[in-house]
Amino acid sequence: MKRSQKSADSSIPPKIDIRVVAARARVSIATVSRTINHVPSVDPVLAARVWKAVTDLDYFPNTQARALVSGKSKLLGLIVSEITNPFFPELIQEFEQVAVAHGYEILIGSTNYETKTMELCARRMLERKVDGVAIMTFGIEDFLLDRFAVDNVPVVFIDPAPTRPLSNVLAVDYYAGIYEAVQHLAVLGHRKIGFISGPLRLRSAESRKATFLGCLHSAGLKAEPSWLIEGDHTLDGGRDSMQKILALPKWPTAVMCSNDMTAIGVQHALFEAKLKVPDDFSLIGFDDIHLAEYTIPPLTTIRMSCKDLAHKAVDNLLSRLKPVGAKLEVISKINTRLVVRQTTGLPKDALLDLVDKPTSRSR
Amino acid sequence: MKRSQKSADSSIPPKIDIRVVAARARVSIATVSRTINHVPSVDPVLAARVWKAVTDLDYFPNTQARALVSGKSKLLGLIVSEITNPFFPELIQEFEQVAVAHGYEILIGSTNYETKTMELCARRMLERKVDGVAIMTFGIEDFLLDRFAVDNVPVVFIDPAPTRPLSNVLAVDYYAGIYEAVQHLAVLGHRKIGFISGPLRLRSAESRKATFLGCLHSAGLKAEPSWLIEGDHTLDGGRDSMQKILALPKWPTAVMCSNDMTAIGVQHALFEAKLKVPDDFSLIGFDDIHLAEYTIPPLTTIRMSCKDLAHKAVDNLLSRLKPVGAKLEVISKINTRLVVRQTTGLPKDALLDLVDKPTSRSR
DNA sequence: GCAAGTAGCGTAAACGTTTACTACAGGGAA
DNA sequence: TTCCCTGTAGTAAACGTTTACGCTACTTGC
Repeated sequence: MKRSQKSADSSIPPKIDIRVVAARARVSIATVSRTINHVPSVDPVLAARVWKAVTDLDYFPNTQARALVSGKSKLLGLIVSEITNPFFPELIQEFEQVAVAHGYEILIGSTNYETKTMELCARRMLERKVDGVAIMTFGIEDFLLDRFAVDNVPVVFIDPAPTRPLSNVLAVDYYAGIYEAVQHLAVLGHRKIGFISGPLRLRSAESRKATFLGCLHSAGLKAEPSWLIEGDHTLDGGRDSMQKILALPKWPTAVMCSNDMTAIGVQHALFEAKLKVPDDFSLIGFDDIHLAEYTIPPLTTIRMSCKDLAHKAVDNLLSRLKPVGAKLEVISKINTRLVVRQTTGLPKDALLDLVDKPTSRSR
Repeated sequence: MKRSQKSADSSIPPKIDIRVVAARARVSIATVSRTINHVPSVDPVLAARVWKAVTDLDYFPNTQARALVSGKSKLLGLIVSEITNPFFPELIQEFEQVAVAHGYEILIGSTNYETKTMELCARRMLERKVDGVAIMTFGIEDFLLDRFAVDNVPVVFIDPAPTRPLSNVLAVDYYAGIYEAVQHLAVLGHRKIGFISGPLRLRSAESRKATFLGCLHSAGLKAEPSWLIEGDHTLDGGRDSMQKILALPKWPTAVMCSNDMTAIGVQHALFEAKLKVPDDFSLIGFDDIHLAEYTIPPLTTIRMSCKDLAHKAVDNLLSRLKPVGAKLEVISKINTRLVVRQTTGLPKDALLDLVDKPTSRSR
């Protein structure tokens, strides 16, 4: 009954499935399937008839049915920390582009740094049967890895964590960029440098901080513990962290941040405190989001190419999904480098000492 | 053969489908299906057994199979202009939250203002058989609407376009906010106000501009055509547009922008030209993205609640998907209102005239 | 005490593909 | 000529659900 009413009622569009195409091309549904999947053993004559029918009818295969029988959903999961942080949309955009170009759709999950949300994301991805997952949260909990491993889902992530059977890691060369930045500051004459990190339970935040500390040491400088603040990679966190530093009796002359959003928050705190950048304070961010060029003054920051990151992540995932056992698991490092703009300058030690003295005297 | 090797090989996880659950709960698969779908006619005793089996086995239904037979994919499409513009991630976040809470997953498409990409997005959504689509591009091409209408997919969008059978529109009350902004500027003493619009082929960009012009008129001010620049809603576009204005022999004393990204671009152009905001120039944005609070100085802007937008969009879509013919098509307006921060001040007419005269004399 | 209604479970038929297997035709070698 | 092999096409069985339909057994009204 349902199928018989072809186009009697004009409001109900005639559903065109593989059978309709087969009928019109005067072949079996198997041949249609083989043709559209580019199986080589199809007679070019029949193939041509099939393609004509396909375009005539504007047919496209039902994704769900395909996924059901083949077991492949053609879906890639992408888990980010916070979609609200401009770095991630830039990443998503690249990721999506590459994925779509390869016929994959992407499912986005934003964890907001919460374990519970993370758990939920993983669950959703598993339920939708993603073919692979990129965890770009800069700090993955191990249980997530296990979760995906159980279902044999390939995973890529960025982290200095040990590689597991089914998970590959994209290594970021934090050292290069951070070393450059510390040297830049040292050359300008800065001796007192603070650091606002991301949430330290995230491995990559911890790693960036450790790298900073190492670079400080290489430059012959000592770290002052009270200038090492734990932020949360957000605008608000950056502002609050800087306010904490400003409440201290002794100030650093420069601050480095674990990401650009933090740095923008810091700029704001400085603005509110009527301190000029870079005259009174030098500032360096991390990520080099597009916006960094547009802050006032433009932000000196360490560039990590999200384009690179996205491409390498998708490539890695896709290469592992290929039927042929492509063993090219060559994971190259993601580079970082300093981009000098206008938030770094000579240290204002003299002025700071002046400000500093009455403060310390008053306690 | 496939099914028989239950747990002989430890590396292959035993697939648990509805049959396994049924067996363990000692009921038929129909009862399992009915239980997990909360069909009321199932005996509480059996239901309890089923739920126990479900949790014991950590079972969850196969989404594809479900979608295939029921025809509902539990997928909502969300098409945005540009994921890179912070307004949209904020929107996406809200949208996702609501959707997930209702058991829906979302598919994101970013058009980048290109018709071709738009077409591709629509295609992707159709192929994945989304149950509904929210087009939040602030400027939809009619063909998109038709595309979805053919497949009976409900659509919501923001636009002053005529409503179609299956598409609902979310009306934004541009007037309220823009009127407030123009009045604010007028009260401060500004008589010469420029406007940087979005791409004018987008209906909402056109609409914002028209509303601005109307409000100018209400305030008894005249528009100067050369101060009406067509931008593109991006940082770069905002900067370029402002540079065009600064190249003019006569300057306005204030500029309003069609979105916040444009305004941030303008701020940058002003910074480069060594002009101070708001001393030399007043500036108003539109959207009130979170970042607006963090620009230097903080941006006066017109707030449009993306939370509202997202919630109303999802609600609208979902209400139309409910089996019961919920006819509550009451679409309330999205409000806008001015948020005064620090980019607006008294006009510097005197100074501008000073700058202006030598320029005009030199030609 | 019996007919009729009903609550609730199970069987089986979809949903639209992919793909293993079968079948058939044609060509080359013995 | 016969046999076998190869190259293609078609048939049918999955994939994991939902749901229409039928059946049983119990309740209820007379």
